[in-house]
Amino acid sequence: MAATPLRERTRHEIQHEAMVLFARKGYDATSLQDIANAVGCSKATVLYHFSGKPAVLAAVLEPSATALAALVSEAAQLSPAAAQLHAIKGFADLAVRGRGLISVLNDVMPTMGEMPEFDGLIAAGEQLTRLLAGSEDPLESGLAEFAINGLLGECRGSEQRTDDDLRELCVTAMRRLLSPPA
Amino acid sequence: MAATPLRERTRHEIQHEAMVLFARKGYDATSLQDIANAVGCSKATVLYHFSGKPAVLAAVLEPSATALAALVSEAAQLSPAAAQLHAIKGFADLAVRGRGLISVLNDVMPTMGEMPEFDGLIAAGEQLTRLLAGSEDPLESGLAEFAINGLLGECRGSEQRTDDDLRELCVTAMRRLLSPPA
DNA sequence: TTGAAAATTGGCCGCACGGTCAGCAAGGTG
DNA sequence: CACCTTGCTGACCGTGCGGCCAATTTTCAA
Repeated sequence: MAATPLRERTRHEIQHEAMVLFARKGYDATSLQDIANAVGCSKATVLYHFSGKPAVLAAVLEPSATALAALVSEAAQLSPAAAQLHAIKGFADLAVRGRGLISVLNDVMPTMGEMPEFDGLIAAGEQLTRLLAGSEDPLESGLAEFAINGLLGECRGSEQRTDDDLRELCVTAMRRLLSPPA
Repeated sequence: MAATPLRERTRHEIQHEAMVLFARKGYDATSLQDIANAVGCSKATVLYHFSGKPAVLAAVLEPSATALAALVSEAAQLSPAAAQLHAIKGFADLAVRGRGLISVLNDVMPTMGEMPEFDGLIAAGEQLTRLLAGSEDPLESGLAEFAINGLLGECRGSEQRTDDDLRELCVTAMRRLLSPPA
């Protein structure tokens, strides 16, 4: 092999170990030294490949952010009712698959507004809320936020549930919570 | 006046300012120096009145923990259906009234298991889940967890909603989510 | 008034963090 | 061979944290 340049190989290794650690302990509680130890390199090497700790986070979150953006972009081309259904299923699936990272979101949420790397993620989240609510009614919007929060919390908390069980639970809950659009 | 001993007066002042700061910035992001500045005393004074930062947190959380324990204790004497209703209304009210502190819970959640001061709070939370679920069915338990997570997240996030609106939203959401016990 | 107890404080400690930098080893290229 | 680029590292820096302590001020009852 060795088809992968050494450069990219190490970078991905750091990214992967950072993902595991962020998922297990959260963003704040994971130090650059922790990541370096997991990879088996020095802290300086981590900072050679990434401009700083937030850049590592951005790299870890990027696939999920892209997937979420794709999801809302797909749903935007459907009728309101179909869009809501697509959003429910797609978001539940996305959250369950990347469930370890959800505690990270929670850590970072308060300071996210000041990090421009995450503007896209925030915007996608707001659009998801609108798709789930199906209208501008404050009650429906509130229920949509409630659903998102419940789903994120549930994915964060339950480590022992299987992916399939968790996905089914989330879809059931969101179905109960959200009114079908007119 | 001066009926209050100086001792208790300062202690409560620290507790109050800590509550405000924890609510605004979270537990981790609030330093003992921040609290001291808000009170107008030195950091050493804070540590004279409390044995450490976790003790300040415990004092701040204590009223809510007591109220939650009282709530589940009341509900335990009711029929399953009435208990569920009581738990929904009481918990929504409790969460809305102390909503600022909910972000604190979130900060502390990962390390809560290691702090024995919060064993009672955790136990009360588990009993609340059981009351809301109304049965031992995994799906119902999951929905109850979902409801609690959604409620906590919603109270954390929406700063601009009025207390009454938020309470109504939470009750509506939990009603939709939870099946009435047989 | 006075002296013990309570309350408060500035200064210090050790620690862990994110981040910087000069330099080392390796490997391809003229 | 010399030379330069690439990947990497140990040592170091400044900062802010929680916590501790000796010394000082304040309180208040005898």
